[in-house]
Amino acid sequence: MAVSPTSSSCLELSISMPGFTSSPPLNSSGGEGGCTVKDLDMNQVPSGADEEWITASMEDEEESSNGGPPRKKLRLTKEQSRLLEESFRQNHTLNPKQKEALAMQLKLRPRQVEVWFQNRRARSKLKQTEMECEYLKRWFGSLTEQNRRLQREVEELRAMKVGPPTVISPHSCEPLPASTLSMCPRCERVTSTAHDKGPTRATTITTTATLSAKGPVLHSRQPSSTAC
DNA sequence: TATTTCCCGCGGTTTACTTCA
DNA sequence: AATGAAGTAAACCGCGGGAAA
Repeated sequence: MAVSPTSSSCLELSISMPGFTSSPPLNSSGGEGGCTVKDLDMNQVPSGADEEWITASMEDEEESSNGGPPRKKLRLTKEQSRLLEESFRQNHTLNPKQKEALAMQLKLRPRQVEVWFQNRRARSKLKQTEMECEYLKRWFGSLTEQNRRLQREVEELRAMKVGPPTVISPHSCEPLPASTLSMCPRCERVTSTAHDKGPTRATTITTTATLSAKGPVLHSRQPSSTAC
């Protein structure tokens, strides 16, 4: 079975600004084109000297990584997230040169870019796994339903059984047991052929279950005289 | 060819922070 | 307004695989 869900997962990154939820916006241009509270970010320094602030935060992080004060968590700006997402769409992994360039462009350390890509891949994989899980659940549900229906059909066919032969093969025109259900090797249809009280009127019941990219699709029971 | 070293990705986990009831 | 639970994402850790020496 080939499960190939669409992998166009685009996870949204939330940008938040701790400590500013109840304070007035730092940037007073809160209207259109301006910066809402949600647009603001920890990386943004109130005074506007954000490069220095980021540099300082990097130093803090490096210090915290070797036993210093507890690490502070960097929050990426919207623009940083956008660029990272963009490059992730192009490539899910980065070579050292790309990583360096992207880090430079984003004013982040290469390690941060690397970590972001790792986490992004993990999120992507998680989402895909969830989709596959959903897909399999639906498939299981429809198979169960199909199974139930086929069981009913078997019962019906058995009930119709008057005396042998009651079922005629559409291919060989040979008599078959009423309970015979077979899978057509060509079109992969589950078919059962019932003889409707008498050798001249044969009703062929065809039930098919196929899988599409969107999920399992069940074709409903349809009488047909030309199965396969 | 076998061993060692280095690098990288991954799975799992921790932690800082946000959101919501 | 305060608070705790749940959720999210950045960062870390340890391990294994592949490539180069």
